[in-house]
Amino acid sequence: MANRSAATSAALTALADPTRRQVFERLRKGPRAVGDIAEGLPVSRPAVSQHLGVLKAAGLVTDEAQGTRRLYRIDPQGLGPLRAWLDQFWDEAMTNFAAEVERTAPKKPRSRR
Amino acid sequence: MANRSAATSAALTALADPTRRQVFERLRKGPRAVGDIAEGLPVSRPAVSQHLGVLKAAGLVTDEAQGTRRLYRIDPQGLGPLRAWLDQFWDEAMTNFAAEVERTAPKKPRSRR
DNA sequence: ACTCTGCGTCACCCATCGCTTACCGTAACT
DNA sequence: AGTTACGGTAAGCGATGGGTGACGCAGAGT
Repeated sequence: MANRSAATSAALTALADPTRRQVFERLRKGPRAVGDIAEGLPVSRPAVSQHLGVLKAAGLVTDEAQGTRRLYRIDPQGLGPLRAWLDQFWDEAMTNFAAEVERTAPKKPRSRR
Repeated sequence: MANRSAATSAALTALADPTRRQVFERLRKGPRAVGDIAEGLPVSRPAVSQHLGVLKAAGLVTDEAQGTRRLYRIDPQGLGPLRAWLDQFWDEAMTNFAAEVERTAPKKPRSRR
């Protein structure tokens, strides 16, 4: 992953797919194997494997070989760039919005709603 | 937008597309008209219009008719659900990760790094 | 050595999506 | 009234991407 915006883009596209988000959310409580994750999902195991590949490429999960099984776990740092991008966006949008409200409706400097 | 998860899903899919993110980022500094946004982008104006429609459906932007022009601005609350989802995820993943590190390597109770 | 289990990978199919070119409606100006 | 500027919408096309089933490989147990 070269720069931060690339990581953000990868994370967004990875989390955009619904089934991929389901796969990702199944790792919240801890590491799980591929077959474990696929069980109960409406898609086949190869599909889950591919989704995990995308998540791994996006830096959102890491894998660890454990015998014939393969444990996937969430990489806590993976969401970092996305969070940073979102926060920056949030702040800038908020301040600009407040500034513009102040500009277009300068009647009451301290209007509560 | 019915529930919070639907809003999160819509926001994610909306922001996943690169050109749509470009459109979105062009609104950071304030409201702009459609033609304004399209100028300089590698896509045509109708494409931008469609992207704005998706962003609007996702609750990320609002529009306001201004004569023959139409001003689009970022809805500051639009990113709320996505932020909430991300933060919740971040926290849970962090705690679980720390707990598991503690469990798999219980040698040093207070390992830095 | 044989077998079984667990995953990754390949090839292919089908649906979705982003983009373009037309077209149409509306608001402002002369 | 006509004209111009601006933008939403429809139709169609090409590309992308998620899904499946088939195959192959490595590890563990017998």
